[in-house]
Amino acid sequence: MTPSQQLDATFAALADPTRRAILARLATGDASVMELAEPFSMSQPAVSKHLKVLGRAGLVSRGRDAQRRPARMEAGPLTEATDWIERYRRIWEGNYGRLDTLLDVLRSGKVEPSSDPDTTGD
Amino acid sequence: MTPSQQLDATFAALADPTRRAILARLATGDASVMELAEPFSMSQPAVSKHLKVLGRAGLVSRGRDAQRRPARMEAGPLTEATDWIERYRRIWEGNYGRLDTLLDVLRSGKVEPSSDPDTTGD
DNA sequence: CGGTTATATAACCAATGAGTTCTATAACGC
DNA sequence: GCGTTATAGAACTCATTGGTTATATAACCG
Repeated sequence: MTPSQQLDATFAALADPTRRAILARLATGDASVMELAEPFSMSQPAVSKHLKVLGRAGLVSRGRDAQRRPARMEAGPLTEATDWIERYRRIWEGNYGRLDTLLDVLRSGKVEPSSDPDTTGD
Repeated sequence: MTPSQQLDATFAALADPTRRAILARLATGDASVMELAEPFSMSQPAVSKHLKVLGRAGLVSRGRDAQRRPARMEAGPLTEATDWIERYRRIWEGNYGRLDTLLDVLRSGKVEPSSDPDTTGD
């Protein structure tokens, strides 16, 4: 799986509120399918499906305890996800730095501010 | 929009590689639809649709420059997304701490390790 | 063995998503 | 006003998703 596909799977997995709730629960410790299905008013197969999605994203692994197959959270892909986000957030912040220096230039009177260049925010 | 729905929209927006590429491009500065459509071999309406998705997630705003409506990145939702991820990653790390102390207890001979409680990892 | 419990799989359905082409709207340049 | 350029929207297709119920598998319990 390419890094891009890994991010596809991770972000897609996190895009569903049920799956985020499952992860939040698993962050506190392993849990079986039945334990996960109970708090959500949702069928057992639905939870199994969500676990499969999380599994494909590498966010949970499954163990074995008698009939149970407890799910365990795996945080690796989360790190890759925050890395991606933070990377571009930093570049974006860098742009604001440049905008600040532009404003410095304007304030120093080197150019005529013909019109409000951009306070949009829209 | 509830916080959960905001995360839904943000993660869903980030789950598509084209949209991530668009964001990566916008992190370096505003760009028009045509400028964005060129590097991807993709129709103009497709890019407009992606921008709408990113817009609904609050990740881009649109300006006005003659006929152009340049897209600008907005980083706010990204912060909320990393906040969510890091929150549960930390809790998960906390669990490893607890597992370490459990192992300490076992090593100190306070309990009988009846069976390997859980080294799965699967 | 037979019944119960935990999980997975299959088949189905309604809704959504990502792309297309074609068309409408608007702001420009002359 | 007229042609061009930039964008948005409509209508369509096809694949995927999130849920359901019903069924199969498998490990336990007695």
